[in-house]
Amino acid sequence: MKKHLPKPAIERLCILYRLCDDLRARAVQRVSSKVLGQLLGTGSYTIRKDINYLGEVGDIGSGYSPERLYNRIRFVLGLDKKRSACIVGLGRLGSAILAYERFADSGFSIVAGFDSNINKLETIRTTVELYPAYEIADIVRKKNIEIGVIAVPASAAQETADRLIEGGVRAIVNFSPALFSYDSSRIFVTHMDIIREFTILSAYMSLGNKDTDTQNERG
Amino acid sequence: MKKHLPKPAIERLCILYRLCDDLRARAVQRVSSKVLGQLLGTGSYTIRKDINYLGEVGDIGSGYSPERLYNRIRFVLGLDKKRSACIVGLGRLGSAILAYERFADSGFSIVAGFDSNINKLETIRTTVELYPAYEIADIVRKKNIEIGVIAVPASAAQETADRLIEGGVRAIVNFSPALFSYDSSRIFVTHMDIIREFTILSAYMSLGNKDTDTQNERG
DNA sequence: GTGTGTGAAATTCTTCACAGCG
DNA sequence: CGCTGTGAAGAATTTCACACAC
Repeated sequence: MKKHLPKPAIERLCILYRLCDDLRARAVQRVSSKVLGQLLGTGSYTIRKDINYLGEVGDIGSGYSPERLYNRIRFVLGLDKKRSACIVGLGRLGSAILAYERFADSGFSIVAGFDSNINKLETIRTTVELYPAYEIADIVRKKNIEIGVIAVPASAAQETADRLIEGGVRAIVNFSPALFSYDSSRIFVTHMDIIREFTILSAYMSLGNKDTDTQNERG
Repeated sequence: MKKHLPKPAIERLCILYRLCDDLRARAVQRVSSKVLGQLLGTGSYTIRKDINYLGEVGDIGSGYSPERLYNRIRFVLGLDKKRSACIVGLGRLGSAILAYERFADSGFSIVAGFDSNINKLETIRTTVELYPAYEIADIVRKKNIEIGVIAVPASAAQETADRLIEGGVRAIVNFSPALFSYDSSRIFVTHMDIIREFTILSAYMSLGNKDTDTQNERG
């Protein structure tokens, strides 16, 4: 906590977090930075440095306890906090996200879905409460939703983001290809656009640039 | 071309590429690095540096032509090359990707879908050719597929990756939460896991770390 | 004056290397 | 000895600042 935690380290720690969850579920008692490095596709030093930002967690000479590491990451990164999310746009993708089973034990819960097409709200089978899009700001505020997922067409992305932010979300995951403006000192935004990723991969392929990733083995 | 193109620059250029496509479609004649910077959420100097890696493209004193910039990025990053892709796992998410309209004019085409459940292959309505999962390596090779999308459950991710790589893909987009091992000097891998993104955003929120993103305005 | 191109400075992140514990 | 914790070196990126073109 003391030293500044670099953004790349935060991201790697979030991946490590998931991995430790697996390892402890499989009752693994000890794991070394070397092995973790192979699993994530980085050097052991990166792992040690990252973990070191959390304060001491390992037992010198005999590696880390996945359980302890998991708890430590959870605590330092504040992942114990449950957060509510909503999905805007209930087309194929939005519905797929709504139905994604893995949310169940993720520490996140989807508490609302929105679509501007009122007919859709009645068609979709889900336990999540659905609302028309004009209620976004209201419901987000009322339910204290912190994360908004945008799964609307590009043309509606800016408007959707504005409503979500108006309601008070602190983070947005944008599945649309659109960029939108927002106050970056208040809101966190991540873009998940498969065509963007294809494009980047394609560029890497053309340029022969290796080492796209920070990962490896297992799950 | 000459100087090494940094990975972050490549990624920003891919985003810029899309943006320029929009701008030229809207018949915008000129745009300055300052405006582009606001649109992408970076400083104008970053934009200029990135573009500068492409060789001279701007007209000093009067900005860039979106059309020309688009073409230049396309050329230097090799984005004119059409590439084929396939999806493995035709559950909700896989089918949603299969049906994603935006692939049409993206320069990428989905030429095959795979699932281990043979019944699914008959149920899904699509113009894309579908095959049982055991044919992955074969079809990938036969159709010269360069990009594989993994949309299978975590437990099947490693096996799926192995088959794709065996068939000769050069890049993988992994939607499963699983990490898998591969030779990172030969294959490019990107992970798109919504829960991972939620986790990272949650950590940022807890740590109060600002500036997650490299984006802004429009689409 | 506006706006690009670009070397050089500043910063951030990664990798090394090694002391010291079990 | 294997393995962590960590300062210090090194590399990669970002930011600055200014010359020069329109």
